[in-house]
Amino acid sequence: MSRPRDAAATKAALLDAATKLFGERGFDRTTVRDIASLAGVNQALLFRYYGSKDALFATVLATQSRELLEDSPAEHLLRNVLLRMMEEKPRREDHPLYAVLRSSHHDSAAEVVRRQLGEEYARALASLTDAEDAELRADLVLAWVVGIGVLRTVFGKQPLANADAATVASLVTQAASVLLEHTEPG
Amino acid sequence: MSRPRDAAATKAALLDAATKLFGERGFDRTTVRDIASLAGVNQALLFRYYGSKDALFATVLATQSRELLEDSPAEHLLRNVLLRMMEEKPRREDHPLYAVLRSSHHDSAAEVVRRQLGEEYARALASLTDAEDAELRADLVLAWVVGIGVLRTVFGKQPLANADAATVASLVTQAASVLLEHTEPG
DNA sequence: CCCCCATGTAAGCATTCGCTTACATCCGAC
DNA sequence: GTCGGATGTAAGCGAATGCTTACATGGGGG
Repeated sequence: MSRPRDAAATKAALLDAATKLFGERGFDRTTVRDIASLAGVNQALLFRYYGSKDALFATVLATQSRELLEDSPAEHLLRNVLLRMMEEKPRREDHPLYAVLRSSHHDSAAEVVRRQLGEEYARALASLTDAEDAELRADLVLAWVVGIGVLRTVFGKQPLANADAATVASLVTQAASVLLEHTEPG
Repeated sequence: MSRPRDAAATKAALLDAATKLFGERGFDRTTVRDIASLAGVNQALLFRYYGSKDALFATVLATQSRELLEDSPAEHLLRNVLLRMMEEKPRREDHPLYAVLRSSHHDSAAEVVRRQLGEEYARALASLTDAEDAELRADLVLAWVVGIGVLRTVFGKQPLANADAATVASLVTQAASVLLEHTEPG
């Protein structure tokens, strides 16, 4: 009993399985045996191709965060990220940010939030206002998105989990525009 | 070498240590040995007095959430909880909500968020507006508080961690009043 | 054809974890 | 005083975890 010999496919299967499981359960509650099993792969191959569970997790986060912000110009960033976070069914676990939000203790996760979201995203938002405390205001808006994601996906809060994506995006952008003293187009 | 024989003090020391460690590291990354060691107590006593690690965690959450909302009338709830979440130094880990936010997978944590915050808190907020989707709007405000807490404490985001509490509370209540179509007194 | 290395497998090692058990010791009731 | 339960201690058990090692095997290059 042996897999077809295709290293690339094996690596990809491991990454996909890890993405799904880290997103569902977080880092601590996902075992390398679970990942290998879901991927249909011997667990020794996980270490051959990724070195360690930590390194695999870092790869998952890097892949996800690269995908998250790549195609949103500053003015539509809030709305786009919100829509993206709302659009999936509540329990679709392989969504960007889920692994991060469910693995908050892990150094890699905290680093992604601080670096990727905390700098790039916040900078884009801060550029939308010229208020004195623009940075703080941008972080407050960022906090909102994170909080919505946490309540919806991690804690399964019902009104947010069932809400219409466009309605939420509209309400949030409306209130955020007060903070940013800025009216988003669209 | 033996502790003075005081069961109540031992129970309390275990609860204090557990509160601190669960808040700092979350449920998964806190071991019963760590708790007992910090409390200066033999770990077998943890099981004698609380039954299991899960039960101890549930006790911690129940104690914290009881304290959290006990003295805030509806109109000042948002501002009060915000101030309380902002008022501590960033790394003060035995603050209410921290254990919950750092242990999002645990059933007890999710239940506390849904029941305690998601019902009592959201209901109080929803009472402040008569908009059609009052419940959703209340949850959005709740999400904001949670997001601020997550970014500040779990991820250590700098602008939020250093911000002046009154400034944050003022900005948030200002934007939230747009959502709730309501002006908070004070 | 056959060699050899990339790929895959099976087994297990060392550690840590939650929890239990068996025993020592203190202190109040009588 | 002594007896018995409440309190504290030491040791370790069984399971799970991340990771390693030693071995099988298939398939492409010479």
